[in-house]
Amino acid sequence: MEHHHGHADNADELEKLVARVPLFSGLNADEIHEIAGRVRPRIVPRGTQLYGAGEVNPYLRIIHTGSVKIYRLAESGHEQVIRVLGAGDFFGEKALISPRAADHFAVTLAESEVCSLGHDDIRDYLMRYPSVAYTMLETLSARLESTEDQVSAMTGEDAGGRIAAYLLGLAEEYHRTSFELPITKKDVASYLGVTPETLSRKLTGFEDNGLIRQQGHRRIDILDAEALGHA
Amino acid sequence: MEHHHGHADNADELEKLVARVPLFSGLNADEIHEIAGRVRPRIVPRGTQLYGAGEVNPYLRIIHTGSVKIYRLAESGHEQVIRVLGAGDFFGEKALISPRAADHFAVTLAESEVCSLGHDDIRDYLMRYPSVAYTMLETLSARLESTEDQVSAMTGEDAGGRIAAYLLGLAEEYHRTSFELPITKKDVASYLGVTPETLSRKLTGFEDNGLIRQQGHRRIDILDAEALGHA
DNA sequence: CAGCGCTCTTGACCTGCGTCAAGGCGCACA
DNA sequence: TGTGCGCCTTGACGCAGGTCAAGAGCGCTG
Repeated sequence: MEHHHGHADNADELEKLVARVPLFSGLNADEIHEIAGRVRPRIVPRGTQLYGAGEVNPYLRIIHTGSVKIYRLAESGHEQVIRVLGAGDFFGEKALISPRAADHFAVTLAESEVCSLGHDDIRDYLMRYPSVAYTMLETLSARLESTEDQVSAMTGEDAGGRIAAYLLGLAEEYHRTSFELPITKKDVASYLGVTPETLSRKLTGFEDNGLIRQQGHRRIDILDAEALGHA
Repeated sequence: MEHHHGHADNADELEKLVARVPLFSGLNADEIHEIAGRVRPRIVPRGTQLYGAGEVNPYLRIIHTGSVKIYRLAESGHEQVIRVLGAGDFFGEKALISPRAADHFAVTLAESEVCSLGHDDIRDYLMRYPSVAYTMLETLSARLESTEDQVSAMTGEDAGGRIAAYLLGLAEEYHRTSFELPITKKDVASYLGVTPETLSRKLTGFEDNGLIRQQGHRRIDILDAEALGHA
């Protein structure tokens, strides 16, 4: 068996990858086959910028493995992390829907396998396979809700409250109380709309009060979720 | 001619209304006719709550005339205005996509004519008319972008900057430099994530510096858009 | 057209968090 | 297994803007 780049190197492998993508979960084997034929898989190393603000980039990207950070940059240089995506997630859909320059950056946080689907292909699928459009609606709707949550939290809760809610959210997502932050603390701070200094101080405060424990730079144990809930 | 409630009282009128809704702009006359047959039009007075957080409300609402404010309420009682919708806009789509209780409130800001479309009907249209799904994707994508803008602005710009950007945005939307705020200043403040006091002070500051002029409670004239841009 | 209510304004105060600046420490590299 | 770089932490300080409290003016209703 030939290994070109260490990733899925034949049509079968690729079809399996495509079949696992939630966006295509409503499609049958033939349809998956068709899409797999149009897809361009690519392994990208950690820290690669897939595209940046200002670029016109009419591809829908699908993450098979790894993770990607989406962020914006204000003229002031202020970086705002918008979301972090993982296996099965897609991004770049805005370019398909309104063909303007991107307003954000996409960079890999780890070595990742990412597929690209061209503008015309995806438009075609959206029209032919309503389930694809429907799943995309579900996803965008969920993203919209979570972004609205971010806005509410930004004005309704203070820094400590947002940080506590974020940690509890991670715990719920991972189904455990001990976990590693998926991104650096600097990025967590940006995502939550606080400075790294404030994040550090609040976490130390939580630790002093016995609500959490920190190990190394990323590991967090939640010791008292209840109390953290009303922090 | 009979007037039941002062609004569209026959199928013809209703079809014209439906045809003007952007969501259905890709449909032909027969399809419009079908949808018009399923729609429940209703005139609601100003200040009516259409639904609230916690309610399960599986209807897509379409605004023919008037305007509707969408907001959330934190446990603290803090009100966060999420968006304000006008003629041609739809809302309530989240309930269709994931049938959970609403997380927000919808209240009319003026007497409004609003149509409701049931869960099953809309799901059916989404599957049968890809253009409806596509238009909805466009809309959600645009909303997502503007909500992401809100998040960026919340952390990247100070109160004055957000207020200035908001005024300039209104001016652009209305294509003139003199206009009335579409909502009360209290609501503007909530939307921008500041207190009414801060909004008032900043506006007075702008006025003192000759950037704007205020008349009554709602009318704003932008005198120096350029300078307001780097406020 | 008069009265009232609600929105908005203004003032005084104070605190949370951003900013700037300097170490400490863990991780990846050799 | 060192070692250095970048991430993170800690400290001191200042101010933007939130809070509380009162007063003013607009616009709606009768």
